[in-house]
Amino acid sequence: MPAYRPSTPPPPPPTSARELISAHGGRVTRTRVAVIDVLLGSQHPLSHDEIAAALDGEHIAHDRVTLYRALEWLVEQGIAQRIASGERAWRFEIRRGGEHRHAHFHCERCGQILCLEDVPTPASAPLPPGFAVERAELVLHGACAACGRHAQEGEQ
Amino acid sequence: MPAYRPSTPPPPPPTSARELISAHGGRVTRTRVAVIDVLLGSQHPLSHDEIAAALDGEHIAHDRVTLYRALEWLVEQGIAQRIASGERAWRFEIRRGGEHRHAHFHCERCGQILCLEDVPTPASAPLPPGFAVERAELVLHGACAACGRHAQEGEQ
DNA sequence: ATTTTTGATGCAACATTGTAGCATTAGATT
DNA sequence: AATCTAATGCTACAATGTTGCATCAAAAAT
Repeated sequence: MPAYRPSTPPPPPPTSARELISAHGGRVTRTRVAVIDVLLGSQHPLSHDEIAAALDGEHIAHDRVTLYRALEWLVEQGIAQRIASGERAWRFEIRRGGEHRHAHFHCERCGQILCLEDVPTPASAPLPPGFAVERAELVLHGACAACGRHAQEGEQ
Repeated sequence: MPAYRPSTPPPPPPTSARELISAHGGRVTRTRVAVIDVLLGSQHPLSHDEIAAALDGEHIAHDRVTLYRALEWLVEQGIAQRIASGERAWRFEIRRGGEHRHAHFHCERCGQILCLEDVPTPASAPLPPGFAVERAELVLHGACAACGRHAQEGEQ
């Protein structure tokens, strides 16, 4: 029985996460949307663990394996990229602005990873014949400003 | 009772592995010597697993944990260095020729890692104030000559 | 609006890679 | 030869992923 409806409420505008997912032919699921939102909201690459913690913080239920698979899918689709930071776990970040690839800084004191937006990864290099480069990873290791300061103070 | 000894046999000339180890104040042990020899004999960085296989091949008994610790010690001493290749496991290579740092190529088809002796890692980069770089890692990912060839053949 | 299809999930079990603790061994020194 | 202690070689454990498979639900078809 169709009751009076005072003008259909406009559907919620599709979030960019939803768009991203269906544009790649994937199903829009809770975990995928949440993971993309978390990555979009971060200024530096996040590990599986950190992403899981972020989802917990927002009370978004999720399975460990499903999260791994969501990340795997994002990387396959080119939506996100994996970074082999200094630690054992992969880190993930959304690929912003097409082909812009930047370097990363890994602080060996606190473990933090930072995007160096101003430092491009070399696009080409002299290679043996027949070799084809698809992407490059450049990671600088050292001490970040905060950790460098602590060290100095400790030495005094 | 000092029996007649027909001239003391000359001690075996110290191998460079033995020299390297004692020069760093470490004890010369079977596993350390063997690991250094394996690394010296390889043209590309090796994983823990590959090193273990090499030792097995030469029937040199070794413990998994001891091997990890030997590698850890070599890195601490600056004799070897760790490389975060594309895969999950670390790879190790002897540091040849002081501070010469080169890039590496990771073939995403066959997993092989190759030293790019002609491609230096950038020694410096514009960083936020207070940041100090200690080392840089540059890894190019793509397809090596052999794998690229296979792909072409498969496409025909 | 239902039904159907199948991509994605969620769970348990397993695999890989690396660490920690500790009694024992053996390399170097006295 | 006796001593000292760095390293070893175990076992157990931790961290990080992966596989298999029954079930669910997002999207498509009816």
